[in-house]
Parts: sequence; C-alpha cells; structure tokens
Amino acid sequence: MNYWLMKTEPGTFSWDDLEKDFMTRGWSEWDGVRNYEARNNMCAMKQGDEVFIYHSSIKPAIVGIGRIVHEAHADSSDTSGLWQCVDVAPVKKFACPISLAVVKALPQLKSMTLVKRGRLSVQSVTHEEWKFILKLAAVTS
DNA sequence: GCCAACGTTGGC
DNA sequence: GCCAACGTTGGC
Repeated sequence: MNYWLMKTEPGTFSWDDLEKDFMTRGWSEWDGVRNYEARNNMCAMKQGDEVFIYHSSIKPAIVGIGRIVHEAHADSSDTSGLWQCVDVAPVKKFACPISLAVVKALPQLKSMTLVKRGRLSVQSVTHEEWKFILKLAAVTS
C-alpha cells in the first residue's frame, strides 16, 4: 500500500463534492490534472491506496483521507489522449483540518513534498509522514 | 492582488 | 539542446 496527497481548489472541487459524488456514483474522477509528474504519480497508484485530500488557496490544509477505487484511465475531460486520472472516494473527513502552517512548523513534516515542492498537485507521502499526520488528526479532533 | 516558484513553449 | 519569455499555481 502506498500513500499520496492530492490537491484541489475547494472553489472548483471540494471535500463536499467528493462526498456528493460518492453518494450518487460511488466515486469522483480526479480529472483535469495537466502536469506530467502529477499524472505519472496517478499512474503509479494502486486500487486501495490512500490519499490525503488537500485544499489549496484560502485556508490551505489537509482536510481528510480518500481511497483510490479505480486505477489510472483516460481523463474524460481530455481529447488529446495524453492525460490519465484515477477515481477517488472519501474515507474520512478530519474533524480538524491540518493546516499548511502546522505542517511547515512541525520538524517531523518539514521535508514533505507539500512543503518542498508546493506546486506539485499529486505527490507521494512516506509511511512515516502518513502515520504522523494520522496521529496528529486524532489528537486535534 | 501580489509575486515567487516553476513548468512549458518556442526561437535560435 | 539551450534559454528567454511566458503562463500558471498557490501562499501570503
């Protein structure tokens, strides 16, 4: 099992939209990613892998956990044939989102890709980082 | 709204 | 293949 982090702008697609999709269709297509490294990361995802869902822009924070329900397939919003995406379902919303400021402030998380490479929209998370953030979420909820 | 970081494009 | 110009992302 591998761990990941996916960003979304809540004004365009938020955690609530993820839950709405889940109620109606069972998953959300994570379409619209147009960055090669982000795409390659999605192509490396396996069914059952878990992802942090991150809201960018106003109040940047990790807001919850999702799960990969379908591995990479053609992005239905793309006609070039270049872009792939995965399908995601919500698993758990954090009672208290973990803000970017907190992630940056904690030495255990300061080498996260989220901190080092702020613009990469789909990134991997180490098992250590994953466990640490889960603990943090349990404490603050 | 500003601007730094950084990915992409295109001329040479 | 280099690199300047340009566009986009995303934190602040």
